Amino acid sequence: MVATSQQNARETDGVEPAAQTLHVGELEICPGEGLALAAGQALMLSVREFDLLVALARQPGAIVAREALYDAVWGAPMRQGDRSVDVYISKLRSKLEQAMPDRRFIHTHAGFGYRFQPQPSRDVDNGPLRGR
Amino acid sequence: MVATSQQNARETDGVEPAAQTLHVGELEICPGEGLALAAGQALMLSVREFDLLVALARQPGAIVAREALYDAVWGAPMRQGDRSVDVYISKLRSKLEQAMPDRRFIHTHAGFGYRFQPQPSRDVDNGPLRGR
DNA sequence: CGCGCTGTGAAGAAGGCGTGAACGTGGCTG
DNA sequence: CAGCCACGTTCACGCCTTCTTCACAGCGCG
Repeated sequence: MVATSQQNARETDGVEPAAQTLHVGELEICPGEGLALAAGQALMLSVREFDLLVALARQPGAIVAREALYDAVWGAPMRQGDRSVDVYISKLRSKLEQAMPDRRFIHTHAGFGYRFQPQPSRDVDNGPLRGR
Repeated sequence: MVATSQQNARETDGVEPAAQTLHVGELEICPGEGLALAAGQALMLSVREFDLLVALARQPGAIVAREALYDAVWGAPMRQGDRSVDVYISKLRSKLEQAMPDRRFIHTHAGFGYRFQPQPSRDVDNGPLRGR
């Protein structure tokens, strides 16, 4: 599992070093190795899951559109109606939560995309629309 | 669907594209991303709420008529009697206040429209502007 | 006091999203 | 070579968010 990602060219990546170790919260990700550590514990991720995690973790706090994620992970433009990203977001969430039950990393912005951020201190997530 | 961008063909300079990050008070808005930060914290806004916020924040201090807001967000002329703008103003206020309790951003100018400005807690400066 | 304007909760409809499951494929093992 | 298994993709169902509209309440002014 998790052999590698498809584009490992860490040399000519322009602005940012692509294959550098990423630290987001208590997550540690080595894009070049396909290794992700959650609080020191290795996550068992498939290639798609890992690439998706990397694509998200590269821009912590930013909202990334499905199309952008698909393009980053699948390397092709997303066909309309394709739910692959959603499915893998779900799988990723599941494994992240399993490893770190009290943290939330992936936040949904309906109509926009997903945002990767470790545990917003005050979670404003849809407050006033919940209990009615 | 997710496009959400309104027609802002207002590039005064080649250097300043429309989708640049907006800063108004402690608010930070990225029109292209659907991301709005209140004091560094990400707001959970729907597409309509976000577009409305952008439409307002583009002209800080100016009174923007309902018709103009509707046109900017909905992309169509507002039908008479439509209260959609009011409803979403209310929702926006609610979320902004939840994130920044001590600030007021959206000010009502009865008979004219809404004004977006960080802190003038007193609207005394506009008292007798009623007749038409 | 009546009227126009605004704030806001609620209800119903529509659409987006979460997720289990089925299906197909390729690699590994015996 | 046959069987097993992990992975990726697609489908389908149901919940939840979002959008729209309605209704009622509060407020300032003539």
